[in-house]
Amino acid sequence: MQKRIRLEDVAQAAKVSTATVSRALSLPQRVRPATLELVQRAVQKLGYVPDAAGRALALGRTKTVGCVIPTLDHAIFASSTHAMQTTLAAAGFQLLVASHEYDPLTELNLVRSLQQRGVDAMVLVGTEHHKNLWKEVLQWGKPSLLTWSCDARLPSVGFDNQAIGRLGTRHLLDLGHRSIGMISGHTAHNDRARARVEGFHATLREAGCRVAKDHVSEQALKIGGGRLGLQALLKGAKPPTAILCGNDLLAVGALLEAQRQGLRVPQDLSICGIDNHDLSAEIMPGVTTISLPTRQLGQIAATQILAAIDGVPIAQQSLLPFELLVRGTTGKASRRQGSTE
Amino acid sequence: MQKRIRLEDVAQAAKVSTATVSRALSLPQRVRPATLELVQRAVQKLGYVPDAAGRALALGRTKTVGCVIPTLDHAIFASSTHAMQTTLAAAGFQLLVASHEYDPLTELNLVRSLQQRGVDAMVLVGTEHHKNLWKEVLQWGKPSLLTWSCDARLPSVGFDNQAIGRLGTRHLLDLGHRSIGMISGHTAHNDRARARVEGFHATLREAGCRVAKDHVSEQALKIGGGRLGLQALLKGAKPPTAILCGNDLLAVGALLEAQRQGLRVPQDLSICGIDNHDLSAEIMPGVTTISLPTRQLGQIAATQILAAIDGVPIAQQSLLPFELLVRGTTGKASRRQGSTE
DNA sequence: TCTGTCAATGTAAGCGCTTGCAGGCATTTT
DNA sequence: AAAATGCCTGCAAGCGCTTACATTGACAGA
Repeated sequence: MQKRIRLEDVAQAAKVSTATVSRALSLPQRVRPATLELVQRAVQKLGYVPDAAGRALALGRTKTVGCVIPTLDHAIFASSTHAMQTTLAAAGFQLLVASHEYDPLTELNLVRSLQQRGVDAMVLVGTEHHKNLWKEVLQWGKPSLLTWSCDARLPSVGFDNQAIGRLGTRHLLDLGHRSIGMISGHTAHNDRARARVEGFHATLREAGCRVAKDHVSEQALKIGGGRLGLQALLKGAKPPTAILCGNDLLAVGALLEAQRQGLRVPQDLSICGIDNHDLSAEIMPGVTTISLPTRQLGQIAATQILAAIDGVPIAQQSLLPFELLVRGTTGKASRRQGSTE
Repeated sequence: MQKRIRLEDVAQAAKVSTATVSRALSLPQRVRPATLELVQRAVQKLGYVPDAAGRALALGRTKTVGCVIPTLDHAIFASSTHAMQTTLAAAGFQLLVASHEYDPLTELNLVRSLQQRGVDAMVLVGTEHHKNLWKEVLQWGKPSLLTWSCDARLPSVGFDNQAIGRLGTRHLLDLGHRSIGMISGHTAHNDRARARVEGFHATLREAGCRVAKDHVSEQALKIGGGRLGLQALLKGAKPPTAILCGNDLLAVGALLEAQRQGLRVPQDLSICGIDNHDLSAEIMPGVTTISLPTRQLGQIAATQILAAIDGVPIAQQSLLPFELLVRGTTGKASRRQGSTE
C-alpha cells in the first residue's frame, strides 16, 4: 500500500508550486495553458485524487448535503431521496443519507453526526422532531430544509397532508358513503400520518358524519398492516362501507384481505389509498389513490437547498400539488349502504 | 451566524490546552477527573461540536464507509443497505450511499468521489464494473467489499446467483414442466441477472430441454415489466408452461397479466420468482419464490467491512444460503403440458 | 533604455484537530 | 532526604488543501 499521493507530489512532478497545481485544478483559466498541460499530465501519471478533508478544512465547505429520513424501506422515500441525489450529484454535491426508523432520539443523533461531518446543508422529513433537534437545527447557521410537510419555522417543500386526507375522504363521501373508516400508519412521531387522519376526521365532521372509535386503525405501513387493519375495522358492530388508507400498501393489504373474506370491491367495500404506488395501477381492481409527485419533491428540494447554499433567498414554503386517481376500488355506495346512519 | 466554536475556544473556556481538551474527548481516562469535568462543562456551555474535517485530516480516517448500489428503487437494495447502515452506525460509522442506475460510468465517478471524500472502506454491488473501476479499487489501498455476487478479486459476501437460477429451474422441472421460459431483468451491466439466466439455461440443457429463443425475455425489474414479459412469451408458437422470473416484481407482473388473460395459475401456467418480496406472500395465489436473506447480507457485509478496517483478516468469499419457498403459483404440469416436446 | 502594468507563479499562513515529546509535580523507593 | 518513577499537562508540528500577498518577468508606453 503505497503512500497516498498529495498535491505536493503532483507539484513536484510538474515542477511547479502547490499553489499552481491547486489553481490549475480549480481555476484552469488562471493558469497558462502550457502549465495547465504540465499539471494535468502529472495528475494523470500519478493518479492523483484530491483529498476532500483537506479541502473541506481549507474551504470550510464540504459539497455535501445531509438527509435524514424515517426509513429507506418505503418506496416513497426511496424515490424522493433518489431524485434529490441525482439533482445534487449533477451540481457536484454528495448526498449523505441516514434513516432513523421513526425514533426521535436516533434522529437527533444522526443530525448531530451530520453536522459534525460538516455538511453544507440539511434536509429533514416532517415537522415532528425531538425538541432539541429543532433548537439545534435553527441555531446551526447553515441552511436546512423540511420536506413532505410544511412548517413555518423552516423553509419547506412538501404537501398539505391534511388536505390529502380531506381529498380522499371527500371522494368517498361524494360516492355516497356515510360510514367511512380509516387505516392509518402509526401516528406517533409521524406528523404526515397524523395530519391525514385529522383531515379525515375534519371532513367527516363537516359532513355531519360521526366516526366510530373502532373505525380508525393504526397499522404498520405495509401490506400485512392493511390486512390487519381491515380485520380490525370489520370486527366492529357497524363496519364501514368505505375506507381511506394512509398509503397504498395499506390499501392493497385491505383490498387483498377483503377479497379473501369474500367481500366484493368496490360493490361491498370501497378503498382509497394515498401515494400512487406502482402496484396500485397493476393489481385488479386498480386501487383508487391520491398521487403525489415524489420525484418532483426530491428534485425541488435539491434545487432549493442548492440555492440556499449559494445564499440565494428561497421560497419559505412550497406546497406541491396532488391529485385523485380514481380507479377500480372505489364505487357508489349501494342504496342500503348509503341510507344507513 | 456566530463563528463556529473550535476546540481552542473550549480550551480557553476551560483554561487548559487544546491537547488536553482533545484528550478529554477521545481518551477520557488519560485525563484527571477534575480536568475532565472542567472540559465537559465548557463543551456543554459552548455547545461545541467537533469538526470532522479537521479530525479526518489529522487522523487520516473518516469513520465513513462508502456504498455504491445500482438503485434505491428496489426494495431489495433498500433492505440490505439499511441493514448495513444500522450495523455501521452502531460502530460509530456513517454510511455514504450513492446509486448509479446501472450506468458503469456513473458508478466509476461515484466511486472516485467517495474515495476523494476519504471513506475508510467501500462496498460495491456485483462483479460487473467499468474496467477502470476494478483497477482503481484494487490499487486503492483501503478495504473494499463486493456484495450480492462473489468474485475472487475482492472479498465478497453474496449469493451464487447461478445456483439461484438453477434452483428455480430445477423446481419447475421437478413439477414436470418441460417447456420453461424466463423473464429476466436486463442483463447488460447486471451480472446477477445474467448469472441467473445462465443457471436457467444450464439446468435446462442438463435436463435435455431445448430453450426456444423466444422463451426468454428481458424486462425492467418492475410489475409492468413482468406483464410485458409474459405477453412476449405468450406470443411465441409454443408458449412455455412455466416461467422463472428474475425477481418477484416480475413474477407478480406475470401473474397479474396471466390472470387478466384468463390463464389459471398454476393450472395453466406456473410462475416462480426470486427475492421473496413482501408482496409475494400476500397476493393470491402466493408467489413461489426463492428467499434471500437480504438483511443478513447487509449486516454481514457491515461486520466484514468493519473488521477489514480494523485490519483483521476477513473471509475472502462468503456465500449466503437461500431457499425455495413453494407457494401457490407453481404446480404440476398437466398431462398435456408435460408430454409436449 | 527605463518604468509602469499586468498576468503567471511562488511563498507561506492558516483551516481544526491529534499526538510525540518534554516538562512539572507528587508519590515511592533507597 | 535524595533520587527515581509516573501521571498530567502543555508545546508545537503536522495532516492536505486554498489563497492573500509577494515576486517575477514580459511587454507597452515614454
